[in-house]
Amino acid sequence: MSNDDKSTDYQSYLKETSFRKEDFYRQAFIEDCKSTRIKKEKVAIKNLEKIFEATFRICTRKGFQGMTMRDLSMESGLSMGALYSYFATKEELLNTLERVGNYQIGILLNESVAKVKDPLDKLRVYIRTHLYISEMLQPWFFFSYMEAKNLARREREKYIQAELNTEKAIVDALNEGEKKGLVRNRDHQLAASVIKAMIQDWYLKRGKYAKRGTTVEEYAANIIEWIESYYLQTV
Amino acid sequence: MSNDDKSTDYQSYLKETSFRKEDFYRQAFIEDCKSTRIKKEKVAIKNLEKIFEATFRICTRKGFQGMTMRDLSMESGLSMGALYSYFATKEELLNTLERVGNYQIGILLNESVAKVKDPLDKLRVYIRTHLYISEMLQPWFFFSYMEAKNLARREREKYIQAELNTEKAIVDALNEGEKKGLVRNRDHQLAASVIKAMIQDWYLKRGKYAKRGTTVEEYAANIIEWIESYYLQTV
DNA sequence: GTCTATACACAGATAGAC
DNA sequence: GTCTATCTGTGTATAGAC
Repeated sequence: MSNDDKSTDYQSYLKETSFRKEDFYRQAFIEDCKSTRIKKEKVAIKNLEKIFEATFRICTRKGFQGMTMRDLSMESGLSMGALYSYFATKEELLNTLERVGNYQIGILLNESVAKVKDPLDKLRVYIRTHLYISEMLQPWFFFSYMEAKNLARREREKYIQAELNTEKAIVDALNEGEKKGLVRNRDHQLAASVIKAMIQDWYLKRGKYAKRGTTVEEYAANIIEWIESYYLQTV
Repeated sequence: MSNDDKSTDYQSYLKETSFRKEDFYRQAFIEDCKSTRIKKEKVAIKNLEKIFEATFRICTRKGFQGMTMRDLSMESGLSMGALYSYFATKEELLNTLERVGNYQIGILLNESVAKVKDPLDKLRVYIRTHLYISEMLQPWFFFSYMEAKNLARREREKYIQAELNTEKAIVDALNEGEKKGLVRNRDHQLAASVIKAMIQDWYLKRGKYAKRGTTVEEYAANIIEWIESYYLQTV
């Protein structure tokens, strides 16, 4: 068992990451608003923030299909007309949210493990980073998971692909670890599914963990303990 | 590590359990249709089956809010009028589905562990049974999880309570096991959350596991292996 | 760029014949 | 008990003033 448990805490991660929430809205502006009448990036970012935050608040309670554009207008403080100058249809709002989120998160995950060499450390860093990112963007993660089935075919496939990429990253680290004799021979594919489920539970049941006072660092350490018990135990 | 791994497989469980799918529809009839014009139980059960199965099929794709009563009419083969003679409102259909499911599953879970004494065996049986029940009623489990947020306050609280009961059953078994010196001292509450997440992943990602050819017995054995690694390892 | 007012389709729900 | 036809409210989306 390694002693790297003094590794980055959540606050440090927030300071170190290049990501700013603004990037999220800027990306949405670039992808979606170029063809609309909205031209000023600054204005767009301010309003996209209002729209996205309102969408998350409403959909947490009643889901995307249950949210009406009137709801969104009220909650965001923008008129119906203004909303439709940012998104051609309600469905496009959904697609943009999923697409931009997946894009941003893909960047963040890749940059996190790039420099780590040891496969076991790589796995630890990957899990911790994944949890930190999901903590930072919890509303998006929850929304994305719950609404994935409502996406159009093409976007839904991208979502599933992103899920599988996460699993693959874990499987690869485990395979490499086994080859180097660092971990036991197990069904890595199945293990990766289980590990992914543990990670997802953090953002799917955020309220429960908050109520109990569990911190994201504790949760990360706990998952890693599970994995070490499962993989480092002598036979 | 115990040697009870020759325990009940899924097919045996199906044969042994007292539960029949008909019970589900009968319960719904008793609770919901007494005040309607529908009087013949046999007719009611036949149609409630059509309605429930159609609801699951549609909602897996687009969620309850995205399902229209016309969709449901088409898919179930009943007319709009007929549907409304079984349920006063669309919302009542949702509430009935959740309520009846929770009720039936509560019965099944309780009867499964009643006779087991050893706390570790109790935990193993509980997990295996939970997975078998969720396999038997997968569409319901998926639906229930995804639509819980759309429930009215009262029903939603019951759902959350049922979730917590599952966790409590696991925590109790672990506490008892620790008292008897059978398992390590760990954060049992947090462990129970993680174990629950593993169980839920089975019915939330049913398609993925089917594609990979993972059986429910394999999945159960795997979860139990994780738990034994985490709890039985010598310090 | 943002608003108000409005078009128009479609949703949930019911009446009443059979 | 089940159907078809229909009512009425609400949802998405747009037009056009400012």
